[in-house]
Amino acid sequence: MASPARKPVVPDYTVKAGAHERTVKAGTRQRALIAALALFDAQGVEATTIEQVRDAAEVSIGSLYHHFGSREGLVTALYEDLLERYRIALMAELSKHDTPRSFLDTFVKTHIAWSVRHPDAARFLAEHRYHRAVTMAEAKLQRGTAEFMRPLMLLFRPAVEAGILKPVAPDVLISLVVGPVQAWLRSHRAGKASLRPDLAAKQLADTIWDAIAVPTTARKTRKT
Amino acid sequence: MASPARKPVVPDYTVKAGAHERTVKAGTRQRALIAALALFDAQGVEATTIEQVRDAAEVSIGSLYHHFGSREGLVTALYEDLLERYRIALMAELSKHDTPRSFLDTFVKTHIAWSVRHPDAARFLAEHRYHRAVTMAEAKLQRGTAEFMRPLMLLFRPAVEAGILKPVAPDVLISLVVGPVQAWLRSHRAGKASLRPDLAAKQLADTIWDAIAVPTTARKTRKT
DNA sequence: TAATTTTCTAGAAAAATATTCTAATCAATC
DNA sequence: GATTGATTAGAATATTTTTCTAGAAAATTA
Repeated sequence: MASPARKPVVPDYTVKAGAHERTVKAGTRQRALIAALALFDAQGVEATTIEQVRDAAEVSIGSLYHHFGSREGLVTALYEDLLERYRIALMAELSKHDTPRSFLDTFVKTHIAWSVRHPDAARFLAEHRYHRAVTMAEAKLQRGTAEFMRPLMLLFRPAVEAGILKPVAPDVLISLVVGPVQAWLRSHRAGKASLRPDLAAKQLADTIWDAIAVPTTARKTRKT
Repeated sequence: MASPARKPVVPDYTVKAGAHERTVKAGTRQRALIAALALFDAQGVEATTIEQVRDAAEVSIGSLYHHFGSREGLVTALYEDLLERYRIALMAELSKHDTPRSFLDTFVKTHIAWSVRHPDAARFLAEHRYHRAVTMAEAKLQRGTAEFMRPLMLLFRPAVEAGILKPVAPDVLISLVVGPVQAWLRSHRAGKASLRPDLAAKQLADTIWDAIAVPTTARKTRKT
């Protein structure tokens, strides 16, 4: 029934260069995902039918069901595909930094920049972060937010012990970092943001730092 | 087609007192909404059919369509109904406070407490905050997050001018307040929260305050 | 209260949509 | 170049949503 092995590793994405629109022919699965994202972004997930995906992707119904098992399977597959792209983009940047502060700056900046550059993907991911099927799939895969947060926690925990970050619960710490960024992006998507993304990223990173860091004036050395 | 006037004002909700389960008979519309919420919470929105709602609510298909116009109409109506309840509960608490700090504390505490007390409603609202139909309905009604944030901004703007709060963009300010709370609730729903809700509320309010407030050590009087 | 109008309820019929199934094609391996 | 497994195709089937017509209840008017 469900697709058996098929690694979630993302194959070569179709990129069109500027005006030439040189859409490299991709495999059935990839074509379906691309078409689905476009449709979902334009009219919402609930409103798009399998037939619309078939027409847009020029793929038969049979192939669609062969690859994704069901309508919901398509949605979940797209979510995982996009999440993986996002994760790779984020990790590539994060790996360059190793202090809590630069880590935070980079996280906020990269997250926002990526979301602005890929509005359709970012919107889809945001809309579906809360979805049942996705949540369950994440739970099974041990992925999702938790996965992204692991390196963050790895870096933050020692900082907490060193007295650089406040001794708040890990989930509170993560919420303070991730929450504002997601909330701002939502307002940005809704057209209610007053700031350019890069400026907002700056303000967010600065203020979030004040939320999580022990003020330098009050900082004492601990343990030794 | 669509329901014409029918005020979104919420009629008397069915409450069952303790073990006696005295479910007061409510109107068709209300029965449908209650049944829908239970089904949505148990199996997700996409997975529940109109027929299931009909059976659970003991209401005919015709009535369902008469009241809500469509399947999506039911979802939207439920969203608006629950949002209104939440809004009323929140405003009742917020109206008692008039300094930025106590306002923040109350907002965080009330939001979390209400979400914990009404897990099904809170989860539904969270899942659908990002939904297309709901977003559009909100835009039309000028409601949603913006509505809640108005009193908050009304209080915060002067505080920014007085130098008590940092001079950050309004949307950033709101994101800093709302984002962490929503993010924490999500982790709580997923069973990943390590803290009791009331303690988390305390930590969140304290840290969010540090994010948005000008530190007392650096506070200068402005404008006279 | 009786007549009249409007709103609401009912469920069968129709339309739209998702899923299954069987056969045909393609690609790789022996 | 046969055999095997994976993929594609789309007609047939099953499920689900929506419409439609008629009757019941409630509200309104006389």
